[in-house]
Amino acid sequence: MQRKNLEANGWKVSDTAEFLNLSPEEAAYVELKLALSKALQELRKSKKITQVDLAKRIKSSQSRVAKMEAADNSVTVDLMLRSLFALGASRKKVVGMLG
Amino acid sequence: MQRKNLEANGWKVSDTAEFLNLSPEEAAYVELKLALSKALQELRKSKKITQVDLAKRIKSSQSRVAKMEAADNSVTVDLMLRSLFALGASRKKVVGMLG
DNA sequence: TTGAAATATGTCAAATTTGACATACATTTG
DNA sequence: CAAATGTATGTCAAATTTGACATATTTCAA
Repeated sequence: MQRKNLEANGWKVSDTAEFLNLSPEEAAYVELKLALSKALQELRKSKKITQVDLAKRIKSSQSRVAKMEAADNSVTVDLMLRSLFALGASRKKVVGMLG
Repeated sequence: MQRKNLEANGWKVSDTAEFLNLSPEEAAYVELKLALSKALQELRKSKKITQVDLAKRIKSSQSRVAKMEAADNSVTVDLMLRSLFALGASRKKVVGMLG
């Protein structure tokens, strides 16, 4: 069940940490990953590029790109960062998107 | 051979990208990793903690911590981020160290 | 609508990363 | 100087992540 659904059903889910009741450090990591996934999707869309196109650029697959943008736990921050850089984002921009 | 040695021998190595002649996106990724490794070592030392101690905190091993701080290519950004958070760094602090 | 393009989700063998260990090297302390 | 403590480096089986694929679902223009 997704957060959206929960909220639609009347739940109030403030943040991911509380939702999954993670330790503070696990929470910080997960939230950073979430920020990266959003940044990735935003940047890709802003460039009018499809998941298939991005996949080709990074020599991966559409499904993996989808998982990155969904912050799936089978995906590493490394791959997300590489993707952002492959989309032409500078270090400053990436840091800014996380800031 | 390390950069230090090269420089001691008279080479001028300006940055990692040039040194390893990486593509811009590979370079950005490697340099981010380098920044993380430095941040990790600095934070650990500032807390007067040994590699062994940090290893225990993150349920890893001294050798892996050493490799993180050396930005070894057998280590992921994920592990480095988890380590920074385990040392009590906030997201803001981590981002700041990268900025 | 309807069909095509884009995205999501599940699975899996192959590739990479992991903690653990041994051991070499470095630094500090007595 | 030792010896003790801390760090570096190499190796490996086990664990995780990977790209690829199939297929389901969503989005959107005709």
